[in-house]
Amino acid sequence: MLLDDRKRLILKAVVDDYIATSEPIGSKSIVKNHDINLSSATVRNIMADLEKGGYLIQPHTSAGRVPSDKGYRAYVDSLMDLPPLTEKKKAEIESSFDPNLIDIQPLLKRAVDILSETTGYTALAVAPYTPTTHLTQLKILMIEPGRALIVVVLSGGLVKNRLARVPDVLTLEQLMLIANLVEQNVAGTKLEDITFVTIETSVQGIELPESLLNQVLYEAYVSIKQAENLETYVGGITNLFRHQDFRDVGQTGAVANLLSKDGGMIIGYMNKEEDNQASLEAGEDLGSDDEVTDDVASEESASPVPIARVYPNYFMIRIGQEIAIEPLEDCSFVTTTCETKDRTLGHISVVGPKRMDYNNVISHIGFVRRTVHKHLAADEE
Amino acid sequence: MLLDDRKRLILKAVVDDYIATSEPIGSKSIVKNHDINLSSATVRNIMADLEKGGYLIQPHTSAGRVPSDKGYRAYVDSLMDLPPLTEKKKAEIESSFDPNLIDIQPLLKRAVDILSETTGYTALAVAPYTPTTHLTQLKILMIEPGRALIVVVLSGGLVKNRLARVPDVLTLEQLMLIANLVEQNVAGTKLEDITFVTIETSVQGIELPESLLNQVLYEAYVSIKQAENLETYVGGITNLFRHQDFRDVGQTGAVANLLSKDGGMIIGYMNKEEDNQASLEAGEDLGSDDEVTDDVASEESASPVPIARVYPNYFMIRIGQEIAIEPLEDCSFVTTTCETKDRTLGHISVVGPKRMDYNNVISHIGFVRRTVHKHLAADEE
DNA sequence: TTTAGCACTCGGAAGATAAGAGTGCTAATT
DNA sequence: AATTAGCACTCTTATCTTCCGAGTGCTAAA
Repeated sequence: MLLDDRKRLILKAVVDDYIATSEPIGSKSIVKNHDINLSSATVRNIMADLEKGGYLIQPHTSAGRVPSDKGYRAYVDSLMDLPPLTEKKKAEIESSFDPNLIDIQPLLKRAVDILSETTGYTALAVAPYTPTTHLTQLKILMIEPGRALIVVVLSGGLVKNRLARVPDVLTLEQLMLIANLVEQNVAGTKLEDITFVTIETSVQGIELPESLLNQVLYEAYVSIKQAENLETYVGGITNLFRHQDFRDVGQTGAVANLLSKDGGMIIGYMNKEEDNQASLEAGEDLGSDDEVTDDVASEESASPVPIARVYPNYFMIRIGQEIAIEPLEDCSFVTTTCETKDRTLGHISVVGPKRMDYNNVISHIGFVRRTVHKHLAADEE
Repeated sequence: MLLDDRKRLILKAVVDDYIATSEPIGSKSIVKNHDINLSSATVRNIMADLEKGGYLIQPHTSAGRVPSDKGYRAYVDSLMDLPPLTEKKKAEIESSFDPNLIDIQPLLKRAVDILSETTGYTALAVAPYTPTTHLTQLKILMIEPGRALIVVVLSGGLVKNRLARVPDVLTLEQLMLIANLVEQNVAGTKLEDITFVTIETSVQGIELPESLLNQVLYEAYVSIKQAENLETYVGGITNLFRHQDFRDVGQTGAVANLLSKDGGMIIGYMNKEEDNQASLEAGEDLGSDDEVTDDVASEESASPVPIARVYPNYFMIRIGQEIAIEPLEDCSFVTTTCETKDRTLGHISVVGPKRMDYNNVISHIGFVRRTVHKHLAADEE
């Protein structure tokens, strides 16, 4: 079923109003609030059609209508307004990033805090572990006798460090020597291919008692292995509880736990899937222009209701069932990807109820992405 | 008003039952559930007395009673059972700490996760910034040309690091030279006394263009200043919403925000105040025996209801109004301090409704404290 | 094709009623 | 003098009814 202009108009009105009020929308309230040149009876007919088409759902016979997942899909794909962020808002976001910040991890952390605060939803970010990630550096610093900081630098500039116990008798020079040898041997090796044996063989011939040496090597090994664990950042998790859609505290608590614990994995997984499906729901890639919102908003002036909107492929929206994780079927994800030319650095998502303010979320997340990119690339200008 | 044995018994029963059921407790239900050799009428009289004494509150005329802050205070100070954790539980907690973990920061992070999970409340931790904190080391590692990791080591072994932009043309050797000079000059200086000028004067006479040098020095300065920001860890914030006492989602959201944002500060503040007041509510220090629970539990066998319990001074309980922060007046804090002989390393708190299961919380937090200490001190054994 | 009109549906708010748990007081009991 | 049984009274909460109104689908007229 293709939607003609009138149906699109009505569908847009329903979704807009439902997002605003969270009450089922009836035909009368639509003609009242949208100065549409039709009678409520006509609107009623159109709405009945939209329901047959699967875009709307009637919670019970004598109630108004509510968008279905398909309805939301159509809305985000082609119906909604997408006004750019005001300059004031942009400045606000920009100014809440410390200009000295260039590390992807704190940047993502900041991003989720800002997004959750400005959108009022929950934000997640994760620096994805890619199978090609390899080690580039392994350094040791002595903090105090017996304690050393082991620094693992991964391809892509990801830095992880860990405080470890080392034998008291070893000097910084000895530790650095060991680290150097190990680094020379394993640098360039994919993380998952590094074993304790790999590390052990790096230091053959060194003049140290085996037990001491092994202690250090083991700590190095643990540090490297631990670098595989990608950190997930969550912001505004309690915002989940603010929305009427999540009245059931128990259910919402389950969602909160799921997101806190596995949020990173979920986003990572969704994005991997996305690669396979090649932007299934978004159609063709638009090219990599950096400004979603301004871009797409311009299309809108052509027609009262835009015909089709194509998001750049670093952008993804998943609605309800599309997420394919049962406890999240009342949620939507808006996800974007931070990347350099050849490497994915992180995914940022905003999670909210299906009736979230997509509008606002998309503009914000798009701009936050831009800002993060600016920080990452500042020295390349 | 001094409480005789019978009053104490009844008060204990009321608090126990109220904690268990969260319903106001009536005289009948007490005689039913506690095989007390009294009639409900007698109990009623006693309860009326307790109410006059300010230990109990009647929500409305024809309802049972609920403990007041004073009632809870008496309960935690002398009435409640304090059975030690089962060995199984202990083992469980111990095993959920990575044995290789020796860094206070990840340890605190782990601690709040475990505590929030096992108690079902919210946990907070903070590594307190003490005015005597000084810098002991400043190191630089080159991550890639133009990017360096600046490591700041503070007294007490706290390690902070930060990725910074540095001029591409500088070599690792040059950077390390700068760091060494700065370190030599500012090591031992209290953090708050370090200024940019202090740093600048450290490197006089070095053979480098001023603009390059200043860039590096500035980044070092920022890194040092940033080390002052003590990180706060929060676990199980959504548990707040699970308790009937926090029905009002708006109110609870406000509490959640407050804790997430300022939780560390609040705990830090409470503990500072505590020092001044010298354990006001807990009386004299018991000495620093490490096991609260077993310790205090043993007293109990003497009398059906213990007379007075004294917590060691690394232990603090704040109930309702005692917290003196308005939005938190329906909460209680149970806080403990991790410390070495001469230094406070962190505070850990569990926050819940006033009718939290103090029992369980105290045993858990006490044991978690012990476990953290064990990890911190493992090499001193 | 659109719209006015109408009978019908159903959820939710408002009010009424009943049940139950609790209280305080008094008088009897120990 | 302390304890307890008994009783009248209070007040919340759950349940049931009633009723309003927004919304619907259908039919017939414009």
